[in-house]
Amino acid sequence: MPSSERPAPTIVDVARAAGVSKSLVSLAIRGDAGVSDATRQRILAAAADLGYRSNALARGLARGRTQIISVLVSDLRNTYHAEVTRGVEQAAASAGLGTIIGHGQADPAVLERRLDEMLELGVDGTVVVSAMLDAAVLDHVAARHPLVMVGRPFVAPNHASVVRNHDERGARLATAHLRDLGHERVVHLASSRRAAASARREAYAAAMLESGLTPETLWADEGGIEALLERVGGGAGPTACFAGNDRTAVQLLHAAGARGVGIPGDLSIVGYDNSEVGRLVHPAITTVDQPREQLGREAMRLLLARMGGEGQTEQVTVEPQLVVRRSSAPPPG
Amino acid sequence: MPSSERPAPTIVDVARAAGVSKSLVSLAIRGDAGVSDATRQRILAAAADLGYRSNALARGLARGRTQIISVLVSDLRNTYHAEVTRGVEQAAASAGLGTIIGHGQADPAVLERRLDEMLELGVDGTVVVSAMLDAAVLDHVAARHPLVMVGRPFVAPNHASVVRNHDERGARLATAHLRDLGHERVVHLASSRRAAASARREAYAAAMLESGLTPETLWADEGGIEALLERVGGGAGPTACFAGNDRTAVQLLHAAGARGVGIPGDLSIVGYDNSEVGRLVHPAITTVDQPREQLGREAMRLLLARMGGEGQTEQVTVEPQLVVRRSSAPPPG
DNA sequence: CGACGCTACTGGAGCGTTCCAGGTCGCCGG
DNA sequence: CCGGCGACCTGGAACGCTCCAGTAGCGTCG
Repeated sequence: MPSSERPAPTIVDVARAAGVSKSLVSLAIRGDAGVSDATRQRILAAAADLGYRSNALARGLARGRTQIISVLVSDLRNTYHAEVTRGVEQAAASAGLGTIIGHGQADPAVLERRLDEMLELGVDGTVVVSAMLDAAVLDHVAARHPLVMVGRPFVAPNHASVVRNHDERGARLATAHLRDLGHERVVHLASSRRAAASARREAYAAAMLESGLTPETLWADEGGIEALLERVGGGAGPTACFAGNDRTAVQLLHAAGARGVGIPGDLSIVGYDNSEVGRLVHPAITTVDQPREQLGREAMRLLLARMGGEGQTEQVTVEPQLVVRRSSAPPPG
Repeated sequence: MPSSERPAPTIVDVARAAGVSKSLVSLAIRGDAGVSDATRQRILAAAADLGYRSNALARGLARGRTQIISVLVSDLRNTYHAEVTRGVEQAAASAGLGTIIGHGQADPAVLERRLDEMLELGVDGTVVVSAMLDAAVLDHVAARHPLVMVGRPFVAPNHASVVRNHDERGARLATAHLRDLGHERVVHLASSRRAAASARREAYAAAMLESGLTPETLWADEGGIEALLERVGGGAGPTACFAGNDRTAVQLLHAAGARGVGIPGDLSIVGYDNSEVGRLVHPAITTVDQPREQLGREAMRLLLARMGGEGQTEQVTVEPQLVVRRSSAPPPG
């Protein structure tokens, strides 16, 4: 039934029905002041009567802007993205802007195609919640289109603003927490070579050295988990582990359970991300929270600045926060 | 820098640069056959040279369709939605359609606004992955716009196709699994009054009766979890629980741990949804999987049928599957 | 009482495409 | 030598809206 119907009514139809010009319909619908109340009522009634719905394509074409921004997300299965998006959307809504989301499905090529589609659709600005997009592409687009990136780019873009979590500070929070509990042999379990993960890794190492302790990094994807658990319990073995993210922390937790290593009795674990799994697991994982919705709101703030034509790009970091749960405790003995 | 620049090039600019008419540029760019190779090369070169990007607003306006479909999602934090969306997107891409996502942020009013925005943008069809939208609104829209709903509506729409999980079958799988293990006192832990949850509840009750067993439903939001655990272990106490979803199952699991009730030693648990938390928790939860991406692909198939102008709407169900993990075992003794 | 300003409204150009009805040109067949 | 036919190309109308330069009507004021 959706096809072969009479076409959707336009302002011209409404104008005819209300006995006014199409210009006045346009003004009335947009709430312009210079329309008398009586006429406005008549027009709105006619519009409602015909089931008129305004055409954003025509509006966008005529006005040169759409009042819509896009959020580009690399992988929706990751709830981090969902929550950042939420922050963006709320801030956008407060500014009277609609939001559409493009999904990269964890594939850079798809994400880039989505970006193109958004640009062709004439969105007024874009928030990219992904480090997956090629830096050159991103910067090239940002040169002519308001764009803000959420996350830590490998190379800082010239034309895009960036908002990111302060990974160094977060890693230091985690490390300091373990040291304050009395741990001296704290190992870092890394699982990614991305920029954010590297920053955490390096900040951990720096914090350890500053405390007079020896940093040591193991890689989860190179058998680091087994190697780590192997050494737990020996006199010189590690008593705590700072994992690069909650996912890895949970893996470690389960491997420890299988091996009979007690958490936090034999080994304390701190993760990163404050993800849901870390909260639901037993014992719940101590972790570092990145305020995701705030990240999104900040991104929107920077985007509005870019959209307003302010020349300068900005780099903003938001503060992480330690969330102490049950997986960390003083070292044994 | 994004503002106050010279306007983006249009086909007219490309036409001038290539020394042809705008019509020919349009044909060349769309890959029409009736353009000589030499000219096509010249046009494409000019377009690339000027950094021409086609304007989807103008194209959509002129053609009357956009080649874009929208997916409306009630809450992105729920990964179920993300995975259904993925299925839709992949099927859409195979059909040469782009996909944009609208996010309801768990608020029906927001979702409805998003739906309006999508319609104004002139998307060619819409998949609604949510039972949150008012049935009347949905049906009214579907009367003039190709629309498919994923999920179980309270009242079946007249103009929209529906694809949903076969909840009855899933609940029967779960119940039969427990009965086959030897459980006779199986309680259902319900946590939602929605249509899908009710279907599971009723199918569980029917299956129990058919096996000559007595169904019993407790409500998680009315202290059902505590009431249930209270009775475990007594001679006539329940030995197994079928929870309406994994989330509730995990809650039960943790409450059991706190009370010293062994899972699955004292109580077997089966959930529903095959969500990530159920997999990561210890012991991992036996659950019923709904094939999410397939749900999305089916939805897109039905949507394409609607977009093609086929008169009839369809109702499709996809088959759930039991995923046996560690939280279910034979009853004690 | 005529100029003026203000409110309420109108008509048409323009936004960047697509689509359609042609137009030109070279070549082929009769 | 001419009509006709492809192949290739063009100009203008149309899509539904916004914006701008007016216009009509009316009260006000010097």
